[in-house]
Amino acid sequence: MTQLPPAYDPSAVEGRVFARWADGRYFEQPVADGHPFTVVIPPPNVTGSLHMGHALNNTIQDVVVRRARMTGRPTRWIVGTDHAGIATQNKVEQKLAAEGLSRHDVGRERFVELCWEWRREHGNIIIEQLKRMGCSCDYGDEHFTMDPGYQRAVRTVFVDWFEQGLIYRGERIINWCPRCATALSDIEVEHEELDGHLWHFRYPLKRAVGGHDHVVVATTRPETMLGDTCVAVHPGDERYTDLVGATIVLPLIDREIPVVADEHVDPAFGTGAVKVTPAHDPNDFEIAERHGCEKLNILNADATVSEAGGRYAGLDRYAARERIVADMEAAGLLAGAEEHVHAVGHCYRCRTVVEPWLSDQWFVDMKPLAAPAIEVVRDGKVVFHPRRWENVYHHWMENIRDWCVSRQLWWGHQIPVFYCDACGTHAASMEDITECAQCGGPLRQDPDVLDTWFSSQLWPFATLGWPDDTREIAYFYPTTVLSTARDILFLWVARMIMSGLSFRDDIPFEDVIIHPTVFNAEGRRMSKSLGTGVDPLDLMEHYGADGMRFGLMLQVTGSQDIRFSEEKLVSSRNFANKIWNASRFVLMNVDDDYVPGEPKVETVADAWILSRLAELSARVDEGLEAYEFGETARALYDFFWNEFCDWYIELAKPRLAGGGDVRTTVLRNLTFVLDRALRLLHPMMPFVTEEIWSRLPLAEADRAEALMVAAWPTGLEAYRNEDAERSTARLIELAVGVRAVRARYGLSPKQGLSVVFRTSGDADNAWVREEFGHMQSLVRVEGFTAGTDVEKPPHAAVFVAGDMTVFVPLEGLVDFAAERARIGAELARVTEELSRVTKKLGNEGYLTKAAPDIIDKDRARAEDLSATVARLTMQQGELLE
RNA sequence: GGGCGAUUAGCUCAGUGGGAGAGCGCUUCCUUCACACGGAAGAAGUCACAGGUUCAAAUCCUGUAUCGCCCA
Repeated sequence: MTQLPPAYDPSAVEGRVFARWADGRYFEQPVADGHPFTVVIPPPNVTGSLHMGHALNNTIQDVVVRRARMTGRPTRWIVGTDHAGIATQNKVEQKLAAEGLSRHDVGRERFVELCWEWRREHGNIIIEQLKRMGCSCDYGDEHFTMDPGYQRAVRTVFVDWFEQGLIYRGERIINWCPRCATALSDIEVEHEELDGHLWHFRYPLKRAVGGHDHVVVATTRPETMLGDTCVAVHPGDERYTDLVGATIVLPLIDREIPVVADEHVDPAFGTGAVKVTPAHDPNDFEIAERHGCEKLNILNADATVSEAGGRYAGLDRYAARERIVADMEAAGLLAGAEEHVHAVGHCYRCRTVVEPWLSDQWFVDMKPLAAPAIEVVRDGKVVFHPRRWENVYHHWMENIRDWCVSRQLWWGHQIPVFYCDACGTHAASMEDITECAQCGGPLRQDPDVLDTWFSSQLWPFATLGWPDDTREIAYFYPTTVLSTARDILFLWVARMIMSGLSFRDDIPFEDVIIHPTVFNAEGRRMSKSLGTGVDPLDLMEHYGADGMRFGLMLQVTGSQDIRFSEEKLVSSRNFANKIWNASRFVLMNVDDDYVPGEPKVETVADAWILSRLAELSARVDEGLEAYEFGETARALYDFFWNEFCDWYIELAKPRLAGGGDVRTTVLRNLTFVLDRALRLLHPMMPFVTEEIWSRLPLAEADRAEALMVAAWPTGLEAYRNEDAERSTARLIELAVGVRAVRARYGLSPKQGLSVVFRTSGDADNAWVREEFGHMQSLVRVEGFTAGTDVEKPPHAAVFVAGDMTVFVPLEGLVDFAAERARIGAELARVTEELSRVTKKLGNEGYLTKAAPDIIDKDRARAEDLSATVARLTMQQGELLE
C-alpha cells in the first residue's frame, strides 16, 4: 500500500522531480545512431525574463521534444540566449546613468566589460525559469551568441558574404532611433497609426510661370522642409506642365530649388506637388538620385536640427516643427492644415519615433539569398504549421529589401572590416589586422557592430560547432522543428532559412510551428510597460507548472491569437489533482503481495476501457504529429476524467472489494491503463505524471529509469472493441437514466431502488443479467426484473433508452402529472427528430448521392428513434391508468 | 491600398459537409471509505448577416458588417 497525500502539491514535487531528471542526465543527447530529433530554442533575449509568449512557446517545444524522446529518437533540445545588442546596451547604460556616467565616459573597452559583467549577473534568469517550467533542454550545452566559437561563426559569415559581394556599404536612408543612437533594419520598425496634421505650405516661385507665382505642397513633417532640395510633380500632370524646370525659393531659409517631373509622384495625393527631402525620406531619396538633386541632412543623431538647418539649428525635431509651422503662418505661407492619420515608425526596442535618416551603413543584398529560400518552402522541404503562414513568408521574401546590418552600438559583433586611411582601401578579415596589405599604412576597424539578428540567424548551425566540421553538426543538422511566434517570422525564421542554405547548403529545419500570440483577457497585447501582462511564474505558483502548461495547451488552436484564459489553468490544476487522486486510489489498493502482470479482459468494462485507451493513443499520436495541441489536450482530459475516472474506476470498485483473483486482474488493468495514460500525458504534464509513475507497480517489460525516458505507447490498436463500446454506451445511458429519476424525485442516494426492464428480446434479457452488477455499483440499485412483457409496476417513474423501457417503482412517490409532462416533452423532441430523419431517408437525391455508411447510420438512427417514440407513447398511455 | 485571421451557450473557446460541444459561470441535490481542486442531475445557442453551391451547410463559395493582426 502506498500512501499519497490527498491533494497534489506541485511545490512539493516539481523541484525534486526536476533534480531526478538532471541527475539521470536525461536531458543530454550525444551523437548516436538513428534518426535524430533536434530542436533549437528561439534564443530568448539575455536581458529578458519569462513572459507568456515564452511560456507558451517553450511548452510547445517541450511537448514535442518529450514525445520524440519517448519514441526512442535521439533527441536534443539546444538552449541558450542571444546577446540582445540594443537591450543589453540600454540596461548597462541605465546602470551607468544612475552614477551620472555615459558609455563615452567609461570608454568602449570598459563598457563591453560591463556588458559581460551584466550578462554574468543577470543573463541566466530566463534559463532558470525554463527549468522551473520543466523544459527538457540540454542545459549542459548552453549557447550564447557572443561565445568565442559563435563569434568566429559570425565573422566567417560576414567575411564570406563580403567576399561574395553580398555585403556592401552604402549611403542610404535608414531608420534611425535617436534614443538608441543606432540604425535599425526595416523590420525592426513598428508602425503605428497616429493622429497628426497634413500641413499645406505655399512655396513661392522665383519668377511667375503661366500665371503661377507659387506651388502648394503638403507634408506631415514640416521640419523636413529645411532639407528640401526640389519639388516634384508628375510629368503628365497638366496643372504643372509649365512649372517643370522653374525655380522655387524655399521659404524661411531662402534656398533656391528646382521643380522636377517624376513618374513616381501620385497626382491624386494632396496637391499633386511634393516637396522632396532626399536625406529624410526613402522615396525622396530615390527621386533625388534620379534627378541629381542634393541630399541635405538637416538632423543630428539625437534628432535635433543640424547646422544645415540655419537658424533652427539645435532645436529638437518637434520644437522645430512647431516653430516652422508658426513661422510659415506668420509669413502668410501656410495654405491650410487638415487632420490626418498616418503611420509613424517606432523603435521596436524603446518605442521612440524613428527618423528616416541618410547615413552610411552596411547592407546585405538579400535577393540572391532569398531565391533558394523561397524554393525550399514552395517545394515543401520546409513546412509551416499552420500552412497559411507560408503565404506571408512568400509575400515578404518575394518583395525583400536589402538588410541594414550595421548598428552604432558597442555591445555586439564588431564589423570585421579594416580601413586604411592612407590609401583609402578597406577589407574584411577573419583575423584582426593592423597593417594595410596595399600600402603598409595603419588600419582601423569599423567601429559599428552587427545587428543581433545577424548572429541569431546562424543559431541552428552555429550552436552545433560550425564553422568547424563537427560530428555534432553532421549528426544533428538539419534540425527537426522550430516553434516560434509570428512576429519574428521575418526577423528570424526567414533569415535562418537563407543562411542555412547559404552555409550548410541545407534547410535549417523541416517544420516551423507558428504559435498563436497570447493576448490578455481583454484582447490587448501583453506588455510589461502597460501592466497588461501576466507573469508565468505567478501562474506556476498558483497552478503548478503542469497546470500552467496544460492550461496553455488547451488554448492552442489554429487561431492566430489566444485571449488568455486563466480559467483554463484552474481546470488544468484541478485535472492534475484528478490524475493524482485517481492514481492515489489505484496505489492504495495495491497490496504488499500484489504481483504485476498483463492486463486481462474479464468484463465488458475491461474491454471498453482498453478500447477507449487505444482510441486515445491514436488521437494523441495524430494530434501531436500535426502539432494540434489544443485538440490533443482535450482528448487526454476527456479520456482521463470522463472515461477512466467517471466510469472505469467506479466500475472497478466493487470488483476490488471482492478480493482474490478478480482483485488482482482489476488492479493489473487499472495499472496498465494508468501507466499508458501517464505516458501519453507526460509531454504536457511532466511533473505530476513522473511523480506518480515512479510509484506504479509495473511488470518488468514496462519499467524504465524514469517516465521521461520510458517508451511511448504503441500497439494498443489490438484492443479496439466496438461491441464493448456499444454495450458500455448502453450501460451508461441506463445508469444516467436511473440517476436522473433519483434527481427528479429528490431521492437520497442512500434510498434503495429496484428496477424493471421491459426489453425487446432474450439477448437483452441476458445482457441485463450480465451487466446488472455494473448497474448496481454505478447507481445503487438493489434488485431487478427483466422481460419482454413485464407489467408496468404501479407508482413507477419511467424512462426509455433505445429499445428498452425502464421502470423505477417508487411507491407513493411519483407525481403522475409531472411524469406525464416530462414524457410528453421528450416525446415531442424525439418525434421531431424522427420526422427530420424520416424525411431525409425519403429524399431520393439523398439516397442516390449520400455515402452508404451515412445512410446506414441514419437508418439505424431512425429505427432507434421510432422505437423510442413507440415506447414513450405507450408510457404516456400507461401513466393514465 | 493589399493580405491574413476572428464572429458558435452569460464568459473563454473547440468543432471545417451528414445527429450543435467543452471548460468556467448558473440552478438543484450530495461531505458515500481517490479527489469538494470532488460527485450527480439540469437550464442555457436564429452557429454575425445576405446570397449561392449541394440530396444535405456552423462547416464550401461570393458579398456585407464588426473586431484584430501583418505588409505597403
